[in-house]
Amino acid sequence: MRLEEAIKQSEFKDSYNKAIVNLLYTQSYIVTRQSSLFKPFGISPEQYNVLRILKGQKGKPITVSSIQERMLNKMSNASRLVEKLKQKGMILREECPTDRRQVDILITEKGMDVLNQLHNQMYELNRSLVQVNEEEGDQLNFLLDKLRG
Amino acid sequence: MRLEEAIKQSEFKDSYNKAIVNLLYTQSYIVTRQSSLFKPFGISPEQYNVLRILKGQKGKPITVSSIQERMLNKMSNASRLVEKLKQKGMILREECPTDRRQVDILITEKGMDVLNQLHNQMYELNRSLVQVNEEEGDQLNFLLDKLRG
DNA sequence: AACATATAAGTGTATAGACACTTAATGTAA
DNA sequence: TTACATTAAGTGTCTATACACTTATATGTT
Repeated sequence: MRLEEAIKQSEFKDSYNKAIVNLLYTQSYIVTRQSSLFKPFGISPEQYNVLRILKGQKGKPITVSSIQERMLNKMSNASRLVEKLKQKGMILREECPTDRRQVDILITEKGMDVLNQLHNQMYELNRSLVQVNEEEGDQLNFLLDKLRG
Repeated sequence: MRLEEAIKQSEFKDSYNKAIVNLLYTQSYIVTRQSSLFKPFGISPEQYNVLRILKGQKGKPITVSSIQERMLNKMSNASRLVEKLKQKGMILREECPTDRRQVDILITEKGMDVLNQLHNQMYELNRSLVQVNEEEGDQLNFLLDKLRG
């Protein structure tokens, strides 16, 4: 659906303003659809983001602030997200031996199991959510990177 | 900054998955920067969205559910956003004469004044946030619309 | 060592998103 | 008209964002 129909706005000042609105709308469109995939596992999109970061560590521990740096939303609260995941048994929190201010975070078997179960579903959903061909996908990535300067 | 550096992730499965991640990151990047503009006026990005929808009505009242339909995030709670704006004197809420279930919402002088004061700042910010030329802006809009199918 | 400064993690609080639910008014059909 | 379904708005509750703040530890300077 064209943006104009989706938000019932017929005109935009220019392509820059429209691009901003289009981006904000498209993000919400994507997150809404992804969320339904996470729900059966009792995790949120942000908690999924944390689990993915931990998986990317391939067993190496990572501190809370490093998780924060890697998050899609830099303003989210990694401390609290980590606490939620710990309560679900999906991560481990250990005192860092070299710096007692830091906390080492590791993904558990249970956390990995959730990611593995989600893997194929997420891949298929993302493919179905992005209705452009590979070349256009590359072009979109180029434009988004350029947009942010 | 390239996405890879922004979230310290070196590889993506394919351009589709990267495009999704890029979109989610870019949305957060934009909203974070826009929010600081709204802050002096005591409104949030979502409340700004509601005010813009009301301004677009050009004096014609609009119901809460019609506001909801026009919002960028379809899951946001227009009832509560309207209540917040009413408390600030930026909107009026009137019982609809033809259907007492509905509520007619109108923007006030004060609400219009906030939008007018924000107008130039928002335009400049959006221009500075979107570091692509006009042709690329059009291309981005085309790709986002196509992405959603 | 003593002090100030910086950093890591966590907390408090207001706002918003997600989603199920309630309440009141309207529409529809037996 | 009564009964049932639908719609509009609003509420309750959990989660997350935004942002200021606290606490504990580490570091750097004199």
